[in-house]
Amino acid sequence: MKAGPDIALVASLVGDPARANMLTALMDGRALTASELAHQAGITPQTASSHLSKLEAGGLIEPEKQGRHRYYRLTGPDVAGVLEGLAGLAERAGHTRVRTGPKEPALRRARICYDHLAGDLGVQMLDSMRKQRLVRQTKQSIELTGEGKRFMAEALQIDADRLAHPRRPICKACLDWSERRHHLAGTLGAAVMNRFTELNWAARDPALGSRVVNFTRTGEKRFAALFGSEQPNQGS
Amino acid sequence: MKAGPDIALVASLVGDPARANMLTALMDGRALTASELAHQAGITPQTASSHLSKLEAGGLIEPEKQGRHRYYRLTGPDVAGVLEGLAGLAERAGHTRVRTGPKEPALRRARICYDHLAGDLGVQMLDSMRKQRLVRQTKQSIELTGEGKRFMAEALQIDADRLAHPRRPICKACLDWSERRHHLAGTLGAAVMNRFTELNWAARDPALGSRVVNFTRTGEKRFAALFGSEQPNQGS
DNA sequence: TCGATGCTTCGTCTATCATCGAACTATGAA
DNA sequence: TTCATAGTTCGATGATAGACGAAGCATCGA
Repeated sequence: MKAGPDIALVASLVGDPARANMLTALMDGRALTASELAHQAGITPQTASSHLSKLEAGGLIEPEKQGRHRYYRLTGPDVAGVLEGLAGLAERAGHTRVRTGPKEPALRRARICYDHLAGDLGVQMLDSMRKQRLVRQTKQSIELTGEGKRFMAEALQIDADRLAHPRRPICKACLDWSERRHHLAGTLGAAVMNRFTELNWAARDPALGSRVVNFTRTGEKRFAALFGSEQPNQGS
Repeated sequence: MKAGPDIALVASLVGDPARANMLTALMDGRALTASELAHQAGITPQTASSHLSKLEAGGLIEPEKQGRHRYYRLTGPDVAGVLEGLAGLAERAGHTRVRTGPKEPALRRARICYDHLAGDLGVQMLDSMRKQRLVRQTKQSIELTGEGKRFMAEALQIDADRLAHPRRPICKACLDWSERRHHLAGTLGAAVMNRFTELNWAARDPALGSRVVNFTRTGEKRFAALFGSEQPNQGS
């Protein structure tokens, strides 16, 4: 028996198609939930759970619990580097899995996360709110500033004081699926999304199971006026 | 449902222990025969043949027929790089294939890398040789200096000029998995190791298949005198 | 408290694949 | 030629592990 790093063990982890799908889905550094990864790999949650615990035991991914979700991310850039290298070898040998990609750019742009806005626009909104000093972010939590309350009342007719909830924070930073950054969650996030719908600025996609949020033309304008990135901001 | 290179296919090739053994045996860039690889992997020639054709189809190794032998080598340094990366991940996660604990530190300290010295002492030796200006390292290759030749002749009774080999360089830097640095390979590396054995300074562990190299007490002293890191080196 | 949802554990089934014995081909040596 | 060695192909076998249904646990919201 040989000794040394067990590269076969690590390689066999990547060697399963389902796990490889999950890993490539994580390659951009974002964190995805177990369900999302299961869907990406085209397998049931049970199977995904088994794979994920193996990957975790193998030190390739690490979990971050958030609510009842379990977000997984690669344990480091070196993992992505190895995956990149493997992709290079496969590419060179001509082993490509050509496939159709019904990518949903719309999903990346705006979607429902539970009951609040996520995606590019969701992240952009929280960014803008921070820039405008409407929220103050401490280590883990976010809170609305006095100016933020005024803003919500005037611009969106939302009374932040009435959003108090015994078991749910008003403001919460929620990890974003497509942007790997945070967007606004909590009762305020839900209220804002709800208001967008009431004002006819946006609507959930009618397709079954779709999480896409479609903004109307006027809705997009109003949104941009309040949280637009036109103003000097938007870093990386 | 993804498009792109099929990394699972390549990874699964490496994911088999027998194949991983073969690949690591090839990691220094030399070409080995099918039988040698079978022996390295601890499997029969039939099984090895099957593995080798898979690795070849996967573009990881390439054959070179010579007489009735079939030499296999890695298709490029990028393959070795990926293997090295995998070893790094395994190492970081603590996945070493060592079941018998006691041998593990010995293996890291000194082991056979085909026919030359690897491990801590191997790296230390090449380091010291560089410090003493016995070798000159260019981009990828290493060559013995005039002083290096004298040193080899006087200290170890090795005539470097007689080490020329049609298919193997005299000096070669071999990447060390446990140290992540290089040790001395090539015919000189083999000759030095051979001399160590002849002088009774060191001996390969008698255990079957073990790559551990055990130094004798006097051998350790002589080695330290020649390549020790304690000694005040000239220069730098 | 209750139900809904995300995820895990358990148990079973099934397909894949590594393995080796035996037989075959190819090269080299006597 | 004949023998020996290197390597491959074929077929049978056995163990692994990936897959999912069902049930269990945990968290959230009402």
